[in-house]
Amino acid sequence: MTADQPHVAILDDEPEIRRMLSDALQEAGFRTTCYGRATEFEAALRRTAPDVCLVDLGLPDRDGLALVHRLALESGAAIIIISGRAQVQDRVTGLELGADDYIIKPFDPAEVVARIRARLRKGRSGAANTANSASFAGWKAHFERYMLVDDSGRETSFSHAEGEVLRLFLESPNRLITRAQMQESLGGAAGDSFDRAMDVRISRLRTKLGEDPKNPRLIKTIYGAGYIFLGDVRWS
Amino acid sequence: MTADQPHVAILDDEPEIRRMLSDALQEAGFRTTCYGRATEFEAALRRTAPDVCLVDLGLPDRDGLALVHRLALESGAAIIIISGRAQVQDRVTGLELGADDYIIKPFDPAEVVARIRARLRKGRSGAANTANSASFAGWKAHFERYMLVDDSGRETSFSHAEGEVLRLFLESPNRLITRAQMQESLGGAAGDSFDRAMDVRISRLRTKLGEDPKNPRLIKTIYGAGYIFLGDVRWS
DNA sequence: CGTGATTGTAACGAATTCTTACAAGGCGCC
DNA sequence: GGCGCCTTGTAAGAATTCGTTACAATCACG
Repeated sequence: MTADQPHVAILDDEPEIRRMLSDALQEAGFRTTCYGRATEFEAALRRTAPDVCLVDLGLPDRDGLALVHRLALESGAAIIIISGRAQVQDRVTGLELGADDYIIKPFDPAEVVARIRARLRKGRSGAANTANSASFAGWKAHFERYMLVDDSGRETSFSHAEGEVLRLFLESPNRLITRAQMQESLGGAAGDSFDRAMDVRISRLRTKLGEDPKNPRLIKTIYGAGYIFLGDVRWS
Repeated sequence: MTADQPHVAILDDEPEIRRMLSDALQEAGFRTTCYGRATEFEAALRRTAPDVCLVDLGLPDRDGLALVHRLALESGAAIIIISGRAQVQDRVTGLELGADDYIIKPFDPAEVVARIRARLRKGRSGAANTANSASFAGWKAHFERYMLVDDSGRETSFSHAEGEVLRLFLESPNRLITRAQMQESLGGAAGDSFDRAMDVRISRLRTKLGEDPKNPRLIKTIYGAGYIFLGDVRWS
């Protein structure tokens, strides 16, 4: 989705392991960023959206599972747990909380690479979104016609800029989308004036969707973080 | 989207293993179909398209890896290899050939279920499958919607900061949570001023939960130590 | 009780976000 | 070209969130 080289974020408190993973992944053609603490990692997430997160559960400064859970809800990245805890129960809870894979220490870097590739493969194929209409919450959006159709059949048109935002939301519903991600996806220069434009786009989209400003049901804003689009979306 | 129940195809030559997997998966809410030979399985693929294929590599009538490769190219299903071959090299080639996961025998059915769920989660567009709502004491908290719903159905919204605190409480009810733990979990800098912010967050959360300040029933404060959240919590 | 430490909450203010109004630019049409 | 209509960005003021401060209430302990 993002650049040519997929971006892998590595979160582990042991420098040697970070190093080993980073080397293996870079050799395999990935871009990597390493973090030693959860707080550092979370701060970085506000600026960039990695494609894969490798998370060691045995962090000193944070409950790893809670972090995984939050990541699963808020980030679109594939989440791979690396852990020394080998019990089946540990693996099951890790996966249930939203991890996509669970690798046990000690591990072979080659397998980590293979598992990351497997995750990305799946993501890519799904991201090839050729569909151009989507149903959600009593609406159907037709992107080729720039039209929103009501449950009752009433039509409202939307502009190109509005469509870009709407498509971004509909492609990853029920997930936090940060302003940085929006700027990256829609071609906004990171200039400080563009975020205001984004606000206006969303505001206009909201009114077209008939949102109650006091109590928006579809597009929620997360103060200081971004937006989240709620609802079941079915592309066709 | 397919049906309500995802369909899992099981390909293994040992009847007991087929049986065990099938039972566990059906109990977990999946539809299953079992095959003992690759030819049989391939014939079935022409008629139905399962969501997940569990494939044992040790098949008598066919090279398992070749089958996996074909499946990966031709079918949209998630492919999970089950194998007695535990070498890293086996796993890597299995994954490189297109498998989405690789589970080693002997395995625990619970882990198979968890891994299948993890695969399906990513495929479905937007059906948020990780636990993100919790019931307690006549309330239900929906974290993705930032909403508290009363027993009688009345809704109250809560902010992101309030949600962080509430989630922390609901994730470990009936247990002391120290202020230090809170600061660690929520991204507060350990600065000395942050603890007052925490007080205010909790105060605001209490009023939203309709707590009597004189006699809080849900969020008890333990003087000099921290807080305890009381009640039965059921995540869903 | 009295004292100091801890906690609750109202009030203020900074940062962030929403909305409205206005201007610049594009496009068709006469 | 001149005119109107639509789109889109910018600016300005209102509204919201949330941390900080200040002060009141509460607790522990003598």
